[in-house]
Amino acid sequence: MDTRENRCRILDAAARVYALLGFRGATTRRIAEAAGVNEVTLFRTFGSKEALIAEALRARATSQSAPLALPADPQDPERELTAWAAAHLAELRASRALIRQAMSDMGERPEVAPCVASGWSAADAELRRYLVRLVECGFVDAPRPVTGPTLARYDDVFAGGAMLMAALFSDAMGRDMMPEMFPQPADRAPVLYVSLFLRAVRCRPSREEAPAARTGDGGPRPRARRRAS
Amino acid sequence: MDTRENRCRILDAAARVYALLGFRGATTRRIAEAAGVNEVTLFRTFGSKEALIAEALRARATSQSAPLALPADPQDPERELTAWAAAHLAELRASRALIRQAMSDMGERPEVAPCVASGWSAADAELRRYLVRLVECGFVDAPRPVTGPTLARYDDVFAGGAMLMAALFSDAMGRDMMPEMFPQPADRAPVLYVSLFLRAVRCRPSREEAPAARTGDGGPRPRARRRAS
DNA sequence: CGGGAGTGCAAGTAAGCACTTGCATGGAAA
DNA sequence: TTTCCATGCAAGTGCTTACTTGCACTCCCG
Repeated sequence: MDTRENRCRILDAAARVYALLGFRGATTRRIAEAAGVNEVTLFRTFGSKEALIAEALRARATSQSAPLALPADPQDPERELTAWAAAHLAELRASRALIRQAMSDMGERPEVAPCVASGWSAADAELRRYLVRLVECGFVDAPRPVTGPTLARYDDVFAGGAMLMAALFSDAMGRDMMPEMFPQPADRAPVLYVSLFLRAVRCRPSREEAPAARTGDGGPRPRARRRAS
Repeated sequence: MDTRENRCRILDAAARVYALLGFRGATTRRIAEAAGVNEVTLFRTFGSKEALIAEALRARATSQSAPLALPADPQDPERELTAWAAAHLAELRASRALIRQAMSDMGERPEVAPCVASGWSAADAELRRYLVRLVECGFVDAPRPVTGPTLARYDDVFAGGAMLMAALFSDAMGRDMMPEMFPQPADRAPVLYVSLFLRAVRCRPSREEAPAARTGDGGPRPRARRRAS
């Protein structure tokens, strides 16, 4: 029996029991049972229940797999984003109980939240990078501001992205609580949210209309071509 | 000291302590202290801690104030929805801790969720009614389906409404957990979410432009006239 | 082979927790 | 005035909980 493997098993069990029953409900007896070890081993290995759960959640954040990557070169935003959104939603659903516990623990244990939300944060960053690419490939109009910070250019499309993330989060967290508020079938939700998002940011549907943006910084010239064709 | 008033005070205290510390953390000692009564009074009045908290949450659902009403006759959807969204968001924020506890308790105590989400549900219904009015007043296009249920006409605008609700929910629940995911200032959030929503559903901005829709599909408006004469 | 590390088992400790019981007090109603 | 009801106080009960301690066993390494 490898000690490191045992240690990992305890950490995993702690995170699981915490997700199910919260901090107080995650008794050391329950954790030990879930890990298949003797209760005293928890204390020998981690010192205290508090330390064990804290480390379990940190370990989880560290081992969290990176979010599905979005293409470096956008070709079909709707298809790409739908697949991505579906993957992100699945991840949120898989982590739902844990996220919920962390949220309820915000008052007493605020340090838990970052551990639990790291995947969420990474997905948000990935989406933002993709949205920048959408703008720069001409799928989405985002005129450069005459004054102000350069990134203000993306404020609008970022806000739309935030709304898409919000919809996915809300669907994952709220659907079983309030089923009537999510009438669309669960497996159709990403399609719908992405569709609405693309409309909100006025995204062009395909690359055929996007190449015109390469000729320059965008503006009147690409539009003129679109009228011609 | 009025007995009924005492009873209400205990119920209120129970809901508050539950919101702060969850079911297990809401010890009868803490509830009694928060209510300013003796611990034994809780048992004399409610029989058990479980019954007390259940009743406290039911009482809260019953006493929940109705959501801000949206106008029966839409005039300026952006303004109207923004005010409404701001009110709803404020309500969600005020109830945040309680909602979070209820969510984390979904596994062990699923009956808690409906008590906590009743305000949310009412707001959702109110928004849907308003969206129907937007469609029927010509602010939003929603062609009647040739076949299928009549309500399928509103699926798209309802989906957008769901996304708006999701954004508000997510903002209320997630902003303090993940501040970098909500870069827009908190007080600007409703404006932004509503703006995006209106774009997603292609809502006309004002009543002046609504009559132009008549020349479009020539659907509901001409019929309305015939009925009038 | 001996020693050390890791672990299980069992018993135990001190505190916490939901809840009970007995007595006393105050206020309201008959 | 008496009685009843609601409530407080204090002590208590039995169980749970995080954690400790002592002993024993197994495995691995030098």
